[in-house]
Amino acid sequence: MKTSFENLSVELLKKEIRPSYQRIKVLEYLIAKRCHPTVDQIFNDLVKEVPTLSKATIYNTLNLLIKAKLVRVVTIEDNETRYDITMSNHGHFKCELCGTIFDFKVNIDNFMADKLSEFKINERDVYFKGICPSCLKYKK
Amino acid sequence: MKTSFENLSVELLKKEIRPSYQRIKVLEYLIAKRCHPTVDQIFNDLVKEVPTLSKATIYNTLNLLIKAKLVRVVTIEDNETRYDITMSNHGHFKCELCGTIFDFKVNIDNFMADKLSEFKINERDVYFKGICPSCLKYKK
DNA sequence: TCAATTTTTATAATAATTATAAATATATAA
DNA sequence: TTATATATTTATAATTATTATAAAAATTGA
Ligand SMILES: [Mn+2]
Ligand SMILES: [Mn+2]
Ligand SMILES: [Zn+2]
Ligand SMILES: [Zn+2]
Repeated sequence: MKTSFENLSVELLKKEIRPSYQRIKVLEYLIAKRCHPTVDQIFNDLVKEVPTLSKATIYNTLNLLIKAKLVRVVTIEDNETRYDITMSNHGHFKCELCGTIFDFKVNIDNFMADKLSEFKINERDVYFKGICPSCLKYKK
Repeated sequence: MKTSFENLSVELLKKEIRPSYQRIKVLEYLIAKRCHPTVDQIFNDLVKEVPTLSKATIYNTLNLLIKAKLVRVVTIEDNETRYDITMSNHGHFKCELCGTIFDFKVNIDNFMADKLSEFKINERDVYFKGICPSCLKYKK
């Protein structure tokens, strides 16, 4: 997905979502910062640029983008919901020390369990937790 | 893990957790009902037997059991935290129609991503969503 | 321009979880 | 056993995340 305002507008219109200023701002943010931000992070950063912004708008926009399958939810932790603009299949690793969330490639089709042959699978999430390389180094 | 009161007590004592009546009740519940219950389900069912029970005790007990690695959290949905007594490696499938959560075997080591070779992995969660066989049948 | 519709904002309501302190239960030592 | 200390549970308050509601602002189309 291209970052320009024009392109983002087109993407939204394709999904029959009106490209309001706030919606574009949220999309731009998710594309620029690929750190899987929380609602609070998105809001606190964007409100600097858009002082009238409301947190309800962030929630509304994200829920809209999720329904349109432009954004996915990352529930790697039970106490914080995070959002990800990347919809391609990939796993998430959260470092228990620094909190960073890393993307990693994962061939989910390869480990499709036999038991699930009769299930219709719509969504696949792989969440790992542990210590990231730089935190491992630091600990020594 | 055996279901008897004696055996559960021993399990808790191994982890240096005092086997109080309430803690045993929660453990028994999780073993009997392997449906990945929410705090509310656990509380509402147990309060029938233990009328003085407090919801805070359910939270306290679960957090204790999680820290002791006797129970794991299932965050397959961002709006409801569920709990699972089975600690062996397995994936979870949630049916989007009936809400049932199914366990399935998954060989997580097989699909270990290359990128993660430098990461220390402590926890692995695999969450799938879709439609379960009986709901698929019903839809036709 | 003007009315209809959509979106945003501000605020209230709801729900999940944690914190606090008093009450209860359990363990230990005299 | 009884007294005392410690741990656990309970009731309640506080906090936080999210959704609901309605008014204000922006956008659309005639
Ligand atoms: Mn990601
Ligand atoms: Mn399970
Ligand atoms: Zn780290
Ligand atoms: Zn089903």
